[in-house]
Amino acid sequence: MESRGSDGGTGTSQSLERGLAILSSFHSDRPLIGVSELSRDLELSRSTAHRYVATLAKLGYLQQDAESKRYRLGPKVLDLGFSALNSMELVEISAPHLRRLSDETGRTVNLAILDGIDVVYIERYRTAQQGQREIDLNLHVGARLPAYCTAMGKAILAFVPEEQLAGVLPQIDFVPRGPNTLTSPSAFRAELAKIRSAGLAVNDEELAYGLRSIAAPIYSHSGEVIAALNLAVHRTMASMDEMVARFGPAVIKSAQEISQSMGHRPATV
Amino acid sequence: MESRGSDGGTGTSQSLERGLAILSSFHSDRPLIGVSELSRDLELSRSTAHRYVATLAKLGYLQQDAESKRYRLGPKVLDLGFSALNSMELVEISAPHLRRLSDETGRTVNLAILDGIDVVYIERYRTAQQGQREIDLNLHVGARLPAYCTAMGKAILAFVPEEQLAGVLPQIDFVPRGPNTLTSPSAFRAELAKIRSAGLAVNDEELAYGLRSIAAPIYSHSGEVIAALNLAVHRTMASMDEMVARFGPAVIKSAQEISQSMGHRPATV
DNA sequence: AGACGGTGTTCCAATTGATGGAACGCTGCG
DNA sequence: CGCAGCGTTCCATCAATTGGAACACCGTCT
Repeated sequence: MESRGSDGGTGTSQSLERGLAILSSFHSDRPLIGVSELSRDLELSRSTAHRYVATLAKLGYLQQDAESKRYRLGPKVLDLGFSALNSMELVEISAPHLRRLSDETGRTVNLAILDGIDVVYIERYRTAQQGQREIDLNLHVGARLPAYCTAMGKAILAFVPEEQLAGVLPQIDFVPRGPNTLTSPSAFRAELAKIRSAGLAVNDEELAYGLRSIAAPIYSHSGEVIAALNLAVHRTMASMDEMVARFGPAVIKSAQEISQSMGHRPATV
Repeated sequence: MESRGSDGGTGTSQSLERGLAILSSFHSDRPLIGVSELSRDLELSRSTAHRYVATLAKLGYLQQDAESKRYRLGPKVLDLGFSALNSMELVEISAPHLRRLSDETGRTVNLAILDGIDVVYIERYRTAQQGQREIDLNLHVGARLPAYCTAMGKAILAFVPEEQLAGVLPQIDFVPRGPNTLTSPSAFRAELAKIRSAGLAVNDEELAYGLRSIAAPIYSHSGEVIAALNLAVHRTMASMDEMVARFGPAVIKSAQEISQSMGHRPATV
């Protein structure tokens, strides 16, 4: 193969990279995969693929299905995910605030961080209110959504340093996903400016039909945006203006309280 | 080092194993680890440890902390965990049943699978009832507990094939964890027999003081036990007998309904 | 039946990718 | 200032990975 440093970073482990590629091949819509299948997908020999799979299985990250002989993810991978969640002091600190906001408003509230061009949900309080339509896009903790068409994503990107934003923007593929999705970088930048002056981001059916939400940024002790908090409703429940008026102040207040609990000094900014 | 097959299985990848060992080193109580620290823990050279860490960071499984230069788990590891959860049809199928049971009884209910000698929580419906004491042992989805001192663990082990049980039992370390923990293999086997005839497992402060729960097994389409469902309360809420009387039938019924939804034929057994 | 194409798995010599000592730049401490 | 620790990079050495071949097994198609 290549001599050394075939891709970008020098000094990385090919074996580890390949093994993790195998793990990542398993999705909810593709839960069972065989060795040969993996070897084709990742362009490895069957024996090599098998060695990785055997290693992963030995360590509990994969399990072999008795009948089909194929493999699935093992319970061990859950450990990793929840170690990550539990490591985030943000989750612990924000939990009571989220809960209170959800109780007071009777709406579903979420907390998400930015990872590249996606937002990743890290906390969620649902209220199965009567008459509240279920617009669940499979939005559990751990779910990913493109940042550009979510209120939380925009709330974070609006307050990110210009240099970081410049790195992220070109990667975004502005695909229409809802009736009002922003589909150009320029429109998106204008939107971010609006959010900066309002201190609140809105999502008016930009991700999916019927889905509205508002979100506010959360800051770390060092003053960087690290997350966002949102409150979501179905379009039949409120117009965008009503939402901002009714829930905007509470969302901003909760976000600020969490920021303060993280050690953020609002005066400094 | 060793020539080949240093531990147990021949044909496994040392690099992948070491890389995953690094990932597993990160816990909630040890979220930030440096390269040198890892190299000492895992007995690797600093350069080797660094190569693995660099690989994991490049792929998003680790992130470097800007100030301390040390590393933490990245959001990417969440993907794995939730792929695993979403792959389990059991989770989807049981969700409505769990929710209903929780609503009807006003108690917290859980679903867990067996992994070695542990149970792993894969679903949970809490009810923050008034007056309900918080005995949270950090019991979220993904949490692990030793099977021998939980109702769900015992409910599963009671219906596992004898050969599998014989493999698992010797690994169990019967440490007292609550007032009534079973502390000998013989007492444990007797308990399993009781559970088999009752169809219901109880945990009467065997895991922790004040914690009571009852659990029933869930079967797959092929008739194997694959999980258990429990309902937990604090000791001040009900005696063990009251719990069994009040909630036992509902727990058993819900477990049976889930089994049936999984394709289990009760008549066959 | 029989041949076939598919699977997961094992083995082994060839060699490629991992290894770790040495060295660099940095930070914080005494 | 020196020192000790850190994360990082480099490179010749060498061991761990590699992949072809072969095995056993399973359905399917002829």
